[in-house]
Amino acid sequence: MHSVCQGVDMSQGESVGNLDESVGYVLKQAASALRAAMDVALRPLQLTVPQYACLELLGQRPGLSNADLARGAFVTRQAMNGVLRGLQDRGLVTRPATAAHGRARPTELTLTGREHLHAASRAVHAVEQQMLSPLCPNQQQQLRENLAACASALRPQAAEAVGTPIASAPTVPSQ
Amino acid sequence: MHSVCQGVDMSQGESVGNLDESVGYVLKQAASALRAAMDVALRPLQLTVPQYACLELLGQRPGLSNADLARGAFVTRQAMNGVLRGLQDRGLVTRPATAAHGRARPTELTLTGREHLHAASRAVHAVEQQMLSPLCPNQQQQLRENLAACASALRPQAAEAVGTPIASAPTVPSQ
DNA sequence: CAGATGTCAGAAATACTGATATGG
DNA sequence: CCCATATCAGTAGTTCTGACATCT
Repeated sequence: MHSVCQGVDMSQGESVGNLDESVGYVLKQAASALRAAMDVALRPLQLTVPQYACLELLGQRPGLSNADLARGAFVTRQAMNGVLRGLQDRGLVTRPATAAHGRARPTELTLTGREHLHAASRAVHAVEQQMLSPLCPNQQQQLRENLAACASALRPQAAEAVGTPIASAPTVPSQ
Repeated sequence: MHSVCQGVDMSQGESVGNLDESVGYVLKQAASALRAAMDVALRPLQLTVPQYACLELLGQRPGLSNADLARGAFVTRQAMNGVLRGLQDRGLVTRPATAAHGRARPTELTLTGREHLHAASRAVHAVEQQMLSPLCPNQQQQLRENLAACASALRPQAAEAVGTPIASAPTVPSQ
């Protein structure tokens, strides 16, 4: 009953637009709902979302380094290191004990890892389809393109727009 | 479908794979970029994102309870409790020492809190505008509507569609 | 030298998991 | 009885921050 949705007509005077009119808020809402849905979808497979992201990245781009995977999965290098250790202990990925030429140790999927990835990918894809179910294919593509444009607009260099001091904000837990 | 699909050109690591074709991935990208941008925009104001979300919610709907604020800000009740304590210590919000009728203690903004909110709101709005800058007003509305539809589609009840076991997934850190 | 990487370590905030008690 | 709320407590996983060494 205490739903966050109510008449919103307090004599508060503030012309404050509803939070639901803020693209940023609905963006957070959707991302949060997706994360929760992925959590429950991956739970039966004994995989966390970062673990799944790691497998998916490796499935599409074998040989990625720890730092690459961390950026791609939106976690820190330290967290990805823990993820990789866990996956390695379960025999889902392999890493050379010593770096070949640099310091990076390219990770790759094992056969078992590929199987897990396949199952997880199906589960996650089902969730994504459920999320997109109210949208027609055309709208889905628009959504994808618009989101990509928004992400790019926030990305790199420009950040001083309003006088906000910058400190290199790489989209993700940097370090 | 949607399998691992190794047909990706991997001549170099920088090339985009199928992940960028996933709406879920670009959604996470955008949300992550927005979060990072909000972090740097709010830092000069000595506010974290959950703190700002709390102020914004209270500005639009005074008297919300701790649980309401937690749901609205996408954090747990415990985390929101800490947020509220911090804001209360800084004199930005007030809470009755004892509950009036139930157990809920409705929180409200102080004058100082309202000032902080306005400044923060401007900063965050600037970030949001930067994010939406590549989109025309029409596209912005489409994006907002599509995101809202996606969030609703993931919400509560329907989840057994594909055989994925569920366990009540309330969009957000529940408890 | 600058830049990216892997690693280590401590501090802080948060989430997760139970448990308890109260109010509607 | 059932449900939501508020609170407490312990555990775990993550982030943040700084630092260091190695390799390109």
